Amino acid sequence: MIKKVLIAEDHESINLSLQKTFEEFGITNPDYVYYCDDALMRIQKAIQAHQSYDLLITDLHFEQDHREQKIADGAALIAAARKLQPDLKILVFSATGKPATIEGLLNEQEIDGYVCKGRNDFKELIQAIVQINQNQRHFPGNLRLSIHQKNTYEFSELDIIIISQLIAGTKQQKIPDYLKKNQIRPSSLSSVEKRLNAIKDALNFTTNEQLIAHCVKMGIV
Amino acid sequence: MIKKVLIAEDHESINLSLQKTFEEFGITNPDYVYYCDDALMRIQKAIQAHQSYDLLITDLHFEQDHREQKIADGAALIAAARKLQPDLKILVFSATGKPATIEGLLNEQEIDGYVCKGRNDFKELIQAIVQINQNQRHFPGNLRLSIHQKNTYEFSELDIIIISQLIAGTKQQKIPDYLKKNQIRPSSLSSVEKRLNAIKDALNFTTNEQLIAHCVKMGIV
DNA sequence: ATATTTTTTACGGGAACCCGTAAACAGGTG
DNA sequence: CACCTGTTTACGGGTTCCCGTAAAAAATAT
Repeated sequence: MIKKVLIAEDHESINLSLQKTFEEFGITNPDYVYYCDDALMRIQKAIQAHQSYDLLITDLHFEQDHREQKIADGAALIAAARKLQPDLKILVFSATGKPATIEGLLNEQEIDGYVCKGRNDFKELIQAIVQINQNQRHFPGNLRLSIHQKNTYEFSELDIIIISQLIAGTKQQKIPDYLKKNQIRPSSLSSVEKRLNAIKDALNFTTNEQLIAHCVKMGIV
Repeated sequence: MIKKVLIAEDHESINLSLQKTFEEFGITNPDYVYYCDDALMRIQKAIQAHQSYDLLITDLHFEQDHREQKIADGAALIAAARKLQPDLKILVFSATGKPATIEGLLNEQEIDGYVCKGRNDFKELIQAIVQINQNQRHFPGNLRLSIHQKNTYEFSELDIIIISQLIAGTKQQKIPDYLKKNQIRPSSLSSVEKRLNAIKDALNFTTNEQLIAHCVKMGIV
């Protein structure tokens, strides 16, 4: 039975909304934090006091501000929390509906649920909590569909660096220099070309211009 | 004095949050909708009933679902609302902090405020409403910076066609063919090159990739 | 109609990019 | 160690792009 809940969400408006609704429901007595570091500290303290949390509800993306954080985003928080308390139930409540991200969390961290922020997010959130309470897992139905949907490509760290360099105006030939200077491997021109070709191929593009437009439009960079 | 408020926001969690907080404050008696079309209809009916709204709070991005909508996003809603009721105060509450988008709304639609969804969004939202109530406008501080750096280049019809073609994936060499087919002049390859060089020169760019990124980011295409 | 200016086009050499191939370099496995 | 496998590099020829120059065409003026 879920009794003790912790909510990590940086958007004040959403956080307040969760607070009010939970209090209204009166089901649990949840705690709310705006930073990942605070969330982890709470989890740790709760364990020490032998009053560990039953459920963590967290966003994935956290805006960074003046307060320096050791844990930058929800994924890192989840990993850290799992380490401290393996039996903690985790429900992700996020807007970034990238299927690859969700699947990664599902498989690697074995999260118990995912709810996408959107039109009916609140009803779904409640439903998810009910399901998790019954030791079930909750995921959006479109997950399977969207996994197979075309024009989806999971950009690697390197991909984003290369594309960012292109956007910054560095010529393709000079990118190896940049990579070597920053100790990034692979760093050869052939590798850069290979990477760009692979991406373009995966997305059915033929020119760099198309790729750049897509990435900017999709907010990948 | 702001008395009658309409809120258009598709995220249920945020919408609920706004509802609860406004009711708590007891300042106004706001209406809430989840779709742009509903928002416009409410505005129209309110005018007909001689009880027009004083303030519209709206998101920019609306997720599309089964319900087919004539108005797809916040920008279109704002334009339509302004047409119906020019004196309506408009406050944008959105997460897409693209300076170009905000500036466009500011200049063309003369919106009265913009609040970015984030860590302290709710306090800022309240502050914005107070300011608008005093016939002031409210914008985030970082906007000023981005206004000053505005790269002034007037894109011609031809420029936009060329850039659009690049984004569509047509090679630079094939663009003359396209231009001739559509009876656009000048149509030679040299002219296309000249145009692109002139633009890049004016904006201090060196590569096509930079230019494409800029145009997409600024919403020119 | 002729000259002048501006714009458009044509062309060519050099730089950058695309693409396939082959060699060098890892990381496992018997 | 030799072997296989997969990845990263190095290289070369063919294409596309960049850039300057000069001819051709169009617009304007004399």
